[in-house]
Amino acid sequence: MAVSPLDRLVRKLESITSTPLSEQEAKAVLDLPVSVRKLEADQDIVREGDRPSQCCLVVEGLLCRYKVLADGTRQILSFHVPGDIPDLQSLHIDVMDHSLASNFASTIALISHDALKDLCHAQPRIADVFWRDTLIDAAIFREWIVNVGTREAYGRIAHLICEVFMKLRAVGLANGNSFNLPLTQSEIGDATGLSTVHVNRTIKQLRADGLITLEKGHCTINNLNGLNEAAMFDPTYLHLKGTGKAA
Amino acid sequence: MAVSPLDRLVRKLESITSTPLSEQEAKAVLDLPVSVRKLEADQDIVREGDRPSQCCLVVEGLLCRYKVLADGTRQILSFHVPGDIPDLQSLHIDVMDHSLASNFASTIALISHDALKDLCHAQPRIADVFWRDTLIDAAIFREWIVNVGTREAYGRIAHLICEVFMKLRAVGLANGNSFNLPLTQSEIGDATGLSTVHVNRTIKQLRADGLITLEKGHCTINNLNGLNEAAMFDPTYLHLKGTGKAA
DNA sequence: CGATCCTTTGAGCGAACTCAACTCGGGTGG
DNA sequence: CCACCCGAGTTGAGTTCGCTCAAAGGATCG
Repeated sequence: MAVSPLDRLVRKLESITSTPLSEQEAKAVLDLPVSVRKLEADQDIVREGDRPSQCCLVVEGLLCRYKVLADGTRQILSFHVPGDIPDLQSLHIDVMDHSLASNFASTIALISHDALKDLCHAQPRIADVFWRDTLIDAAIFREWIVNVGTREAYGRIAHLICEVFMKLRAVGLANGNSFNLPLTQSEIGDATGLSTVHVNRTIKQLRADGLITLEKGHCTINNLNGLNEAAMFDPTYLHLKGTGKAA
Repeated sequence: MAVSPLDRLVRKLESITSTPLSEQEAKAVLDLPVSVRKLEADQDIVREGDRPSQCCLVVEGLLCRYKVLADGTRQILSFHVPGDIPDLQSLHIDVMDHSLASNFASTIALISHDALKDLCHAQPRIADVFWRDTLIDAAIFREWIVNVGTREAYGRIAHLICEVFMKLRAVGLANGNSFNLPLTQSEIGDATGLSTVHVNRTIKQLRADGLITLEKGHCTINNLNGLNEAAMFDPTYLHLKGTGKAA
């Protein structure tokens, strides 16, 4: 029962608006011309400095955006689950200031800027939803600043797990409190600004405290309240339809 | 020689696009109905949880966005100089997930969402520039993640100074290598995720190394190359017209 | 001219880092 | 089929960057 690439996108767009797409709008999205590509783990899709002429829709797997500093440190900036268009910003910002890569074997669908611009023109409400999507992106970045700026290791990792879980659940890719999290501890470190060793010790603690099970790319949240509390997690910033205060 | 509030906005918009605004576009911006307000230092403009019906244009002074965690820690998310519209995102995201406040005596101009939406409708290119502005915002957030996630205190503070300097210079508010930076060390700490004490010691070091002079709300960069290097500063992410690789 | 806020400095502490070694599982090739 | 390798996870030991607590100087202001 394979899901079509653009179904994922429709589902994602509907997860971030209060009113569902009209039939016409959904059709316009589903009619986008796409070119599907399979990726192995750790493949770059676009790199810092590139000027892409297409955007990348995640169909399956997990992508991340990252920057590498002069001294070689890597900072992961965001993770992207099916339905996301991580480089939608390239529609209006020509030069990439960061890179986009797969963390895991993934499927993506490439959509040309021209097609997306035509869609925005023809369906202004879709344009607004796209804009809104990039704004939610920004909200997530803000929360990541808070995460690395103020939380200590334990809460930082807990928060990352809460966020990915919520994002996956919003597009129907969580199975109860279980979901795929195909990240190495080193990648978690790059995302949270912690060393691999310290990530390891901290996860050990999270396990010992009965909050999560995390192994072989799969995560189960054993105590959601406890994890939320440890993370000081408030999902408002994700601006999901069903979550919190959004009308 | 007072500058009109909306002149600031026109100037800002032109600083982030390759092609200047047409006469008609500029006029449409200048015709926006605004309500000007003076603020003292440390006044909230909108708070987390609010649903604003207007946006805030910085005319003079300095604003910041911030979040306060359950445990009372404050994380500053961005600083905003004249010409910025820090809460432009509220056009498409109804609930504020953070607060906006003045760091210093400031002047703002409030513009209703309705007026901005009408403008976007009537002048699609302005809408695109607004979108672009929020995307640059997001790019700055990304760089802040890198800042607090990977740089140590010395580079972190250096980077903050480089960024504010570039932003002010882009709108003509730097005087050579000098500019107003009306921030307390505690605010710098909240922005960089450092304690006030450590900010103090680090600034002392930056001074001792001959990189900056920083006192009484005024900053002079004495060695721009040195500061850039200490900060590992690459201005690409600001996506300014005149800077770096943007065409 | 006390009150208050900001800055500065000292001293001790602790969270997270680095370096290093060992384990475990999955591949690959001799 | 086993030997080897490599990447990921785990654990130990010592170090360090930045924190907290504490207190003392300015500066500004009613």
